[in-house]
Amino acid sequence: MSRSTKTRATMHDVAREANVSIASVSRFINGQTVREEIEPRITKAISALNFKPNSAGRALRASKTQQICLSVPDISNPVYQTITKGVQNILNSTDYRLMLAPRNLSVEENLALIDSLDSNYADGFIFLSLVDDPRIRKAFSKLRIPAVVIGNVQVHDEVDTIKVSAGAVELALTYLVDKYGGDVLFLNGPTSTIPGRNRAKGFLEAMKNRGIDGTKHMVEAESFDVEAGLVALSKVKNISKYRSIICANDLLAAAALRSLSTLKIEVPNKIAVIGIDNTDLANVLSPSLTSIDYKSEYRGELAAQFILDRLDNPKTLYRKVNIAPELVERESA
Amino acid sequence: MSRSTKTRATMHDVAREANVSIASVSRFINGQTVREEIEPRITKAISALNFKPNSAGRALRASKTQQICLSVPDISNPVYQTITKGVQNILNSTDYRLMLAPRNLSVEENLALIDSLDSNYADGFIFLSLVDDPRIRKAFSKLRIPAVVIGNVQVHDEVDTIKVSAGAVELALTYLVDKYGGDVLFLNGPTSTIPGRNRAKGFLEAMKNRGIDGTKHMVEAESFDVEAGLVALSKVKNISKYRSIICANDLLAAAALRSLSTLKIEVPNKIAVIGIDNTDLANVLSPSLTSIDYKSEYRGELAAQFILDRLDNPKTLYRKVNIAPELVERESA
DNA sequence: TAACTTACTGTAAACGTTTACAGTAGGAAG
DNA sequence: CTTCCTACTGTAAACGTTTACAGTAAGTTA
Repeated sequence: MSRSTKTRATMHDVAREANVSIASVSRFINGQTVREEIEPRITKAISALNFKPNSAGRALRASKTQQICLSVPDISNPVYQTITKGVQNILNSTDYRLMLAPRNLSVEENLALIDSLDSNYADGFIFLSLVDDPRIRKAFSKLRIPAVVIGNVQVHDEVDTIKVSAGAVELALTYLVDKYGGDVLFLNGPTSTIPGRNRAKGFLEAMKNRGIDGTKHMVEAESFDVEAGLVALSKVKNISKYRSIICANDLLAAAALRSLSTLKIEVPNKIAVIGIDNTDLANVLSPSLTSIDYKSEYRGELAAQFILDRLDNPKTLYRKVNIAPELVERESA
Repeated sequence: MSRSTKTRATMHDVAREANVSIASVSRFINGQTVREEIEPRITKAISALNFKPNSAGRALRASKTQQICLSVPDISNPVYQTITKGVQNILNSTDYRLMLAPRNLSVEENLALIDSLDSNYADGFIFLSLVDDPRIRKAFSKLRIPAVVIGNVQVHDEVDTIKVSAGAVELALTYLVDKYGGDVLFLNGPTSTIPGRNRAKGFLEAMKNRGIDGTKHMVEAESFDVEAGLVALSKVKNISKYRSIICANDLLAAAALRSLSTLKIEVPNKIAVIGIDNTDLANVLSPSLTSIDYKSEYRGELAAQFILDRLDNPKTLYRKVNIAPELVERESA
């Protein structure tokens, strides 16, 4: 009685109860074959004592924690939620657990996190950073566990990487110009971030190819969220001269839809809007949002799978995947 | 070179390098006072060897993992994202790590999770379940680590709980009836879930108090998401006879906004819409969503704080908190 | 001076697993 | 019969910490 207040049963207890050695118990639990006769004895003892192997003991001895650490900049952002979900999808069918790293926006936060991984609490690391820095690159290269990088942050070569190709803005622009003509505004996020930089570059180049100086048709929000998007748009004078708006992510697109709704400008009849990321948000907004899909959930799944593959076989060749943007048409454009 | 291929430095190495005992190193690291003279020697040795304490060793010996397990039904839902963020807010300033449990919708998934906690991989558990079941209750009561329950799932008394009071629907109804009159539709989620059940009850009672049979003005979506909301609303005949819609969460409210937008019914001029949860979504939608706030981020923070308090002092009295609903007015009503 | 206290120190024993190793029983092969 | 192999077994030594305990040096008190 009141076994639950006593200390937990250990493998020793199981071994004694089943009248076998502790080694046999361990082997049985880990799926190795044991004498047919003793199997039921062990099974019985395990359930009688309600034995569960102790993670710490196992981790210490085997140097395996069965944990994967996922780092995303900010869990408030739908695109990172979607990636997290993808990672979860894969890990859930394994016996790996998911560790969600702290918010990870600044270089310092990234460095602290990467540093902490040296404490051996995770077997693998899925890394996703908005910021780039030589110090991050250096710290990252000293990591002792396999890692997968999602996104275009620059690190050493011995990692699997899942990048997104650059063409999102170009794709959106082509679509909009074809459909509505050349009066396009680009609502970007901060160019201090990697995607902000890349998307600015993409827009300016694509505009240049059409003989237009894009700098005059680009506005930069202070962060990738609705609030900042509203502020940025409020600074655009005479917004109705534009026929369409490309937004650097779906949250900024939501801001655009709200601004336009407030101004009683119909979408897409007067101004069309395109987002980037194709998050759950796209189906939630009204009008529903046409968005450039970078397959976030799939990227999360891929990242988790890459880590699992490498843990399973460290000799796996490093994989460098590029996800091509794909336009998903909905009501807003 | 290739330090990374060598084995990690242990406390023994640090002790040898600093010419002190391993016990002193341990004590120094854990903040106990050591002879003033040896402090710098240890500090120096630690950084020279780049020593980081091994989590597994520490966990095994001290029976503390420094991990908190958070279980939410489904990370796709904004309200759980917000709660997760709240938990993160608090844990980030401690040395506890956040473990995100797998998706947790069915009774079986809940049981498996609770069971797994016996493997000693977490020091505390934050539990949030949509479903209720005697088996869950029983498994939960056998838990060996402190737990906090968010929500109205029924468990034994020796836990801190953070419930939401029942008045959300009543609050919304009063507001809407006052402002727009009594033609109110309630778009509920599945009544197989705890919030679905509670909100149905709340609506029917509140309507009854006004002398109306609410059953005729209630429609149930198959789950708490946009897709299901659209389906459910499409079954409502002659929707325009209503003057307002209460939705059981913000995602269903998003569905309502989309339906109405498709039907060219103006919000709030023709039909007003109120959501429940007041998630980030409320500020993303257009028109922005009037919603009943249950302070999700705060509930997450509170839960994390409760766990930390109890880990710090197991004798802390069990706290039972009720979060009162509060109406946050925006454009949609 | 001796006796006591204070403030630290090092030794060594855990914590609960996994696993190298040596051993054994039983069958097959000669 | 012996020898060899196969298939399993148990013993005991790790893994890297924390911590009870006993010990010691210095300071305080009488």
